[in-house]
Amino acid sequence: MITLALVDDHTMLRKSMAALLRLMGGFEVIFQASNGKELIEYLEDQTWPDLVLMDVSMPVMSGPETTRWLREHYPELKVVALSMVRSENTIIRMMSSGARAYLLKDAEPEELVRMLEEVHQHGFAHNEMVPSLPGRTVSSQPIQLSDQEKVYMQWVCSEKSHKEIAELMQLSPRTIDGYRDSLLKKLGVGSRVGIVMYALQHGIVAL
Amino acid sequence: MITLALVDDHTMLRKSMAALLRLMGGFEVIFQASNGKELIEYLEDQTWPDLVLMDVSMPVMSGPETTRWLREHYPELKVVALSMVRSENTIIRMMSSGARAYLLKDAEPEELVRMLEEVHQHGFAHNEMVPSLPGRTVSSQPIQLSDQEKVYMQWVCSEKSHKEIAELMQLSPRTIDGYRDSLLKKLGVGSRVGIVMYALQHGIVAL
DNA sequence: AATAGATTAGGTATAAATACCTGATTTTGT
DNA sequence: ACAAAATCAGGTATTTATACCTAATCTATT
Repeated sequence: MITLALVDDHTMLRKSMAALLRLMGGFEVIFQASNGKELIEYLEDQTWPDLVLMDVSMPVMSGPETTRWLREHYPELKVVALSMVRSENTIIRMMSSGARAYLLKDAEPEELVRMLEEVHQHGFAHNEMVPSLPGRTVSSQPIQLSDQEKVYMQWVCSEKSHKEIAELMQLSPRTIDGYRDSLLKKLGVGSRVGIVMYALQHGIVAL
Repeated sequence: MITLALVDDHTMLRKSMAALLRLMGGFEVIFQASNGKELIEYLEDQTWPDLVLMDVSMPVMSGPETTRWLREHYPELKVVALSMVRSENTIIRMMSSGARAYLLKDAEPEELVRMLEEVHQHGFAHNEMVPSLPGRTVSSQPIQLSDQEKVYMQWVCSEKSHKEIAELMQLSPRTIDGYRDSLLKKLGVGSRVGIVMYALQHGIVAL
């Protein structure tokens, strides 16, 4: 019997998958969390699961963020990424953060079971998504965003102009410009739309 | 025993919810589809389910689109919307397309069961999401987008400028400006970011 | 053949976003 | 207490985006 923790912000998916894994047999979901922070708090004084099935985009603490934290503090704990998107960027981010495998929410339950068993036995799993990333050197250090930059990202996904954002954040429009300049550089994108897409794809801002 | 059809593009969620509903008892999932078109094709020569649990954003044929088609052709068939987003716009679009209830993927399984039973019995269900829409007259006719506008929407979610988009679409930059102007008006948004958010929230462009 | 509607595209003016500077103040680590 | 780093904000120039015109061309319908 393999024990699992499920981490995903959609209650319905989480509880459903727990039901599915129960029916398929061989797995026991011993904990569910709706974001990374809840998982970390749980791990402090409870028995660990064999595997963590982790969503990518979640509020409060995202998948990559949480996976990196786990690699730092509990390196033996095995994380399997569960994601909606095929985006190469997302795959790289999860895998370079320490995930052992990357599974799509599009996948069949049989694929899920196969992958969980494989990771449990060997510590990693072969799958089609991951090796499609060639020699590209992965920028393994995560992008660090300041609190203000995160607040700005929330507004940048709205129709508000920088002047309006400045009023809302009680700062000079120039400062807001500065946040944009800094994010364009940090995220490696070329326009406000690029920031918006980054924020959404990485779960920093909810759709 | 209430029979159900599940329509959602994420296999994992679909099959998991089928497992969940089986465990909770009282429901039988007799058909699953990954988009509206599959459901419609199925209905042509099969027995109907009591209820359809329908995702909003799906490829090929979306939730609102499918729900409208069902209201036209099989008005007795009851649709319950299942969505990731709280966006007022999305709620309005599903409900005015003929959905009997609107449920979040964040909800608890108990809430799901309650709502399914209620819709099955009374044809509608009370929930907190929907009545939060006051007197606002709902523009019940869906927003019609031309093919070119849809192509443009794909590019507008990238970092490309209108000059670049014009080259890609083999048209004058002025024409691209025209698409933007038209979409800003049609969608009722005020900037390019507004168009991006609309496209993503409505599944016109994939994240 | 005439009308309506959609598509494409030009003109012009203003507002917003981007790029790359600079420096003052505040926080943080040691 | 000191140095390093982050935060906030001003200057300036260029590029994009937005708003609101007009009009030629094509298509479908009556």
